[in-house]
Amino acid sequence: MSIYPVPLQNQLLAALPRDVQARLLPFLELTTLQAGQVLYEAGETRRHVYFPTDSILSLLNVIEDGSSAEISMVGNEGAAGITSFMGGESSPWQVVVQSSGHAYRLVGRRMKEEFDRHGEALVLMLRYAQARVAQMAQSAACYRHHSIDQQLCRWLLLSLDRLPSNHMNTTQEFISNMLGVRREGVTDAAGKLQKLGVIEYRRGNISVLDRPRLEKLSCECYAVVKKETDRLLVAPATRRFEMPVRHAHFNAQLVPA
Amino acid sequence: MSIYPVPLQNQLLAALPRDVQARLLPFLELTTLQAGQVLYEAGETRRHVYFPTDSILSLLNVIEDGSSAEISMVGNEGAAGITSFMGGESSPWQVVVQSSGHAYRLVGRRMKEEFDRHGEALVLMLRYAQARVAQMAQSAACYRHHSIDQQLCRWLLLSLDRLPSNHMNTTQEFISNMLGVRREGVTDAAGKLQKLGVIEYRRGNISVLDRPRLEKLSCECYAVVKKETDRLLVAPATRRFEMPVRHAHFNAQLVPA
DNA sequence: ATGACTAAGTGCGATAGCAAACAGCACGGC
DNA sequence: GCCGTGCTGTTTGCTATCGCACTTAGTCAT
Repeated sequence: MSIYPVPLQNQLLAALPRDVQARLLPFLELTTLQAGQVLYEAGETRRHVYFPTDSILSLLNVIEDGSSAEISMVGNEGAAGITSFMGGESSPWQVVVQSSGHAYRLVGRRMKEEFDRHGEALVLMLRYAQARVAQMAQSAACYRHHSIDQQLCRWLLLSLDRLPSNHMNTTQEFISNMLGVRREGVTDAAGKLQKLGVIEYRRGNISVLDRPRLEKLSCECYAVVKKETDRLLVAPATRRFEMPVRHAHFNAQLVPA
Repeated sequence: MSIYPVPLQNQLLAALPRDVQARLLPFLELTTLQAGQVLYEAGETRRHVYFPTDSILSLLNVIEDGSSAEISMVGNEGAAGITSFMGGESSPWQVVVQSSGHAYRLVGRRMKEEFDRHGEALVLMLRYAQARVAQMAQSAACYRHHSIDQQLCRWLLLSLDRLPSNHMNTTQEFISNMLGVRREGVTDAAGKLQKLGVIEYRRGNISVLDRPRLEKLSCECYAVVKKETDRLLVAPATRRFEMPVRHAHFNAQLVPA
């Protein structure tokens, strides 16, 4: 759709009506994000909303002893920092970059002005917020009841949905932090998947070879969340609008996060 | 405050401005809830909002094999069924009555009308929604990293905060369903607490004898969620309004849920 | 080429929680 | 008083995961 290679569309921005887009686009900044980068610490005031295009963000709950657990994943289907305009100003979790790439950034205040017009933007963001909550709720049950093997599959599928290819740049160590388990546990699980020919990995490079098989091996949690997200966001968007990508690029400034 | 013994106030209703209360009160129905009763199944359309007074509700994620995990607890500080007016119409979790008592019930449409006025009700409900999300996010990390012993303490504290006394009517079996563990695990943990003199229980009746000790034995999750909830709801409510309880009673009809 | 570093594989004892079964005990209805 | 039902205590394996230590193997900079 765009002749520019780097920034893919963000679906949330794309789903906004044209007039809303017109108001927001002049203030969108294109930012480059590096994997591992921390966008927000837990409790820190969210000053910006990040709309990933080809990057992926993770929301992490970090507990006192330093261990963590991913509670939601945000790619080009969503946004991070929505408390900057939904009230609350901060959230008790950390936001880190899981996969390098780009995101459009918007000062929370601008989005709040739009939110306070009580139009499509409010409705859309509320629905997105609920999709994310569904993901958190499912994560909780998943952490309680499912095996590392199943959870690794779920995590790979979630990532895959947010990436342009079947390849990702991620170490087992990183995944272990996301799932809140030991690195060895991920090594085990990944080894099994590789023996089955479902994935192939090598020093921080994972390729998914057999996605249907991955879906079968995953716990239900992936499908449950996907179904709910589609119900909330995809189905209502038959009336979706196109985002004028070219203009975004003319207006966007490239800034570090 | 009220001369009526049964229905305590719901803090969310109480925090609404007088004019909002005036509009809503004629439509509030007082309902009686029995422990174990299922208010909503996962995915079922939420037709009403429930504002507990002296009852407690649990939001449960039920997975395919039938096991479950509590993702949030709702007492007189909050409400269940908020998707009935925040968009989405349903949520992928079950709502069950954890502790018998009463709740004010309101047809979702009425609340949506209020929500769509974009006044205090919207701001308040958004902040409440975030407090609940914080609880879910913390539950996820808790399920991953903390022991049954710690989680039992957390759960008892959450319940205690929503009850008028230090006594609760709950079997270990029920708690095991909430925490998503086997009953025997709860028996173990509860036995330890009883030996320490922190609680006393007997056939479905639990009394908390030493709350400070319970807080020390609990994982951090209780305190983290409490702090965030207070930040979002208690602190901003210096400007809180009183709810005219008498009128509520005059107007409320007693209906089964 | 060499050495430093990071990613991944492996082995092993410890343990938390699971699965299934059974025994005892209390309350409430008869 | 008797008995059924529901709640709790306990036992015996069993498994997944942990925690730690150590090895192997790519990758990169010099």
